[in-house]
Amino acid sequence: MSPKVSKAYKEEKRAIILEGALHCFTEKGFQATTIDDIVKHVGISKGAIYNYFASKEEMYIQMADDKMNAMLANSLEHFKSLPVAADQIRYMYDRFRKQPLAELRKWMAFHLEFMLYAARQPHLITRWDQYADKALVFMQGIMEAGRTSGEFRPDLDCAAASRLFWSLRDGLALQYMLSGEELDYLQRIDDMESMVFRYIAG
Amino acid sequence: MSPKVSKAYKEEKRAIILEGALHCFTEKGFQATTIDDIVKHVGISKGAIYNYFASKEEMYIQMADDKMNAMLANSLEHFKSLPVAADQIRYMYDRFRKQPLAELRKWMAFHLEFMLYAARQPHLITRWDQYADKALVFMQGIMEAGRTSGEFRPDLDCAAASRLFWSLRDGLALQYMLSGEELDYLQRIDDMESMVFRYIAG
Amino acid sequence: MSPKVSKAYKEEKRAIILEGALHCFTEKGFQATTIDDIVKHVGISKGAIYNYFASKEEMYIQMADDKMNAMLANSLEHFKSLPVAADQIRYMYDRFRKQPLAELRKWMAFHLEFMLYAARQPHLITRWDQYADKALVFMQGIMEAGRTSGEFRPDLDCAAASRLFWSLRDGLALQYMLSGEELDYLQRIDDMESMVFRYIAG
Amino acid sequence: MSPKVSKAYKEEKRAIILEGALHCFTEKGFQATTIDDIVKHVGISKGAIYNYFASKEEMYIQMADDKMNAMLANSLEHFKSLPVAADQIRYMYDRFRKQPLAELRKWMAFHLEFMLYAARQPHLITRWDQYADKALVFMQGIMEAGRTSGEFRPDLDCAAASRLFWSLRDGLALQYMLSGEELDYLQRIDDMESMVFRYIAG
DNA sequence: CATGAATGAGCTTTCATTCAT
DNA sequence: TATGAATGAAAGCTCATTCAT
Repeated sequence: MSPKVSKAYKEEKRAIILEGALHCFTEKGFQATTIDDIVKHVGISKGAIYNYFASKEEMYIQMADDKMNAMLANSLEHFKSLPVAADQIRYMYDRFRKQPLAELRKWMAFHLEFMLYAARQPHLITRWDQYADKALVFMQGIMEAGRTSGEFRPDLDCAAASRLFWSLRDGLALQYMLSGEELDYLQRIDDMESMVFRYIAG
Repeated sequence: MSPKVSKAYKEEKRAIILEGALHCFTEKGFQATTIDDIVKHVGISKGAIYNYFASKEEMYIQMADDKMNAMLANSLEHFKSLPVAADQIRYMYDRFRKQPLAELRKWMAFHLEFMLYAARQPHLITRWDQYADKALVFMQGIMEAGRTSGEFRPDLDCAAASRLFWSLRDGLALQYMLSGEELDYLQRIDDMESMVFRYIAG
Repeated sequence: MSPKVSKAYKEEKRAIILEGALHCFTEKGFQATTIDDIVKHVGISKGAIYNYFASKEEMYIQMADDKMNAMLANSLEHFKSLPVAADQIRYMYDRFRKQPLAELRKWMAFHLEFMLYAARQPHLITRWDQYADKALVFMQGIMEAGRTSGEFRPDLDCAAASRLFWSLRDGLALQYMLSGEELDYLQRIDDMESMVFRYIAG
Repeated sequence: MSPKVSKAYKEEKRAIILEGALHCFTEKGFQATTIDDIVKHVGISKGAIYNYFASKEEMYIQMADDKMNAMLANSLEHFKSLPVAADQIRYMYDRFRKQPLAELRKWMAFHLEFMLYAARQPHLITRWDQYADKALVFMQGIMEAGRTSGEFRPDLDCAAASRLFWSLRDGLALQYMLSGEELDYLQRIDDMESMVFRYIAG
């Protein structure tokens, strides 16, 4: 009766487009990427894209959304088997360590560019703040659990520590983007990890 | 054979244009800034700009050049009255501290955007590396002087320390851009300063 | 050999689509109305529409056709019980009077827009003339009947009078569209009616 | 020192573009006319048009503006040598009579289409009302002058008469567009003129 | 040197129509 | 027949750059 096509099909196609678009955005940047670039890379027609996304900017936004949500969902999934807060934080660092550096570089470029872009589009500033908040609240939750369970020191300012955690991560990634030295990067993750634990430990 | 206008006149005009362009670039971003924006802000004609710069990109590049050179020149100027290496480094931190935060934010945005832009333009990658190198060598020179004079520890890896210095600075500024907390920023500069001195001290 | 669905079903569906399309056309205009607008308003699929009409333009044309035929059919129906020509003409005026002004405005917009559209599409000019002719002949028929029966003056130029009748009607509706004064409108219908009767009366 | 180009040059070019655009608009209609059509017809580059008009719609609006203003200016110019109000009104009719019918048809098409278009664009409704008002006030002024001078009857409702004047004109032009009979048209102008004078005469 | 009108390739987005399911 | 995802040719508009004056 219909090519009404399964919801899964649409979801998959949306993902394919997003993947292709992400490739282009990280390769050339958001502003420099044209719809034709994406179309060519995904192997789809120009019009089809607009069946899935209202605009080029919307693709960009949803990409950031997806990225954030995937990170949270993935983490929460693993946390089921990690009841100890400290282990949860260690898991986060493992993720950083295991992330292929080429990937990191791409994501970092995406992250920075989106930040710069969103900061200048009044209608996106709120959205950006929401992302930051989500990540912040997420880590804050872990730390509060650790404080309650007695793993971390009782006077820990969880909000501040959470902010610190992400700031360090961003600073680290930025340094990597700037210097490009891969060995250093891994060493610095270790340093950062120990620094954070020294800060929050009981 | 003599030029129609003095070299000084040209130089001054060039500076005026660059200043206006910088304002626009930091305000709206490089790609989003149009020549018309600059023209309007500088109060000059569109054609005139092309007497001073071959292209919009060229303005961007020269701006980064000037910024870097100004920083170095300004520092070297002050260093004449600061024979002690440690004082020279302290002077660098004072500059960070004194820089108005709004300014910093603009410069950071400019810095990041240019980095992202340059990283994607093959013909700019080399140039970008030159900037990084200039800054690196500059700080490395200070540290070597300090090591020679006995201020710093004799086994100091000056190249690594220099790299660390700038990475920390960038990480810090990025954190500020992300969090926007002004008080934290100043506190962190202090932390960073003491961290560096602990690392290099004899 | 037999159709899968009854002819009545198709006819009904066709009418439903046309009704929805008409709503859209009068609301937004022909060119500004998209197939999606119609689809949304009718609650049918995009493909289905093309089972009933070959193109958007075809819908427009058939709509004008239907409108004209409905007007004639409706009139002829009533005329069965109105053997006197003058009564038939009075009936036409009553229809004008009873038509809700909002409706009139919509129809007038549709009428004008179709006229403008048809006048510029070579393949529609003939068709438009046919409409005009149908209406003309219709009224001419009434008048000739009245002349034959002695109701109207024997030297009446029925063709000219018919043309006058419709021109006045259009002029009146246009005036209403322009001025928007509702009270005036009803008064002017009366004036127009008496004017016409004075012209055709014996 | 400059191709700053005389104001007259710009004004002239603007007029040339407008003229070409008008040609296209009357030929194909506003919505069906593309910028490329205009560009081709005027012999100018696409971008150049946007130095003179902010958008296609803006051209349309200014065209209506110009048309209205030209009519008023031209009339006022001639009225200097026509102190008698009745003569001024007669002059208006002469203008109708002298206007080439092909021209009239084009203008009428433009007039109707603009009306339909403006009526559906919320931001243009006000503007349209202003045009109507300008014309209304203009004619009302003439009539008031005639009433004051005793040419017209002292109890004349000048506002109503002015409205009547323009409605009749529009109705007449519409009839012409519909019927296309040229001889009739001229005859009807005479009828209309006498009808109006009978209405306003003392 | 200064001016700013002109250029036109290139951009994002729209939408009537098709066709595999 | 019904569906709606896919198509792709336009469309309106932008803007870095050029060049006649």
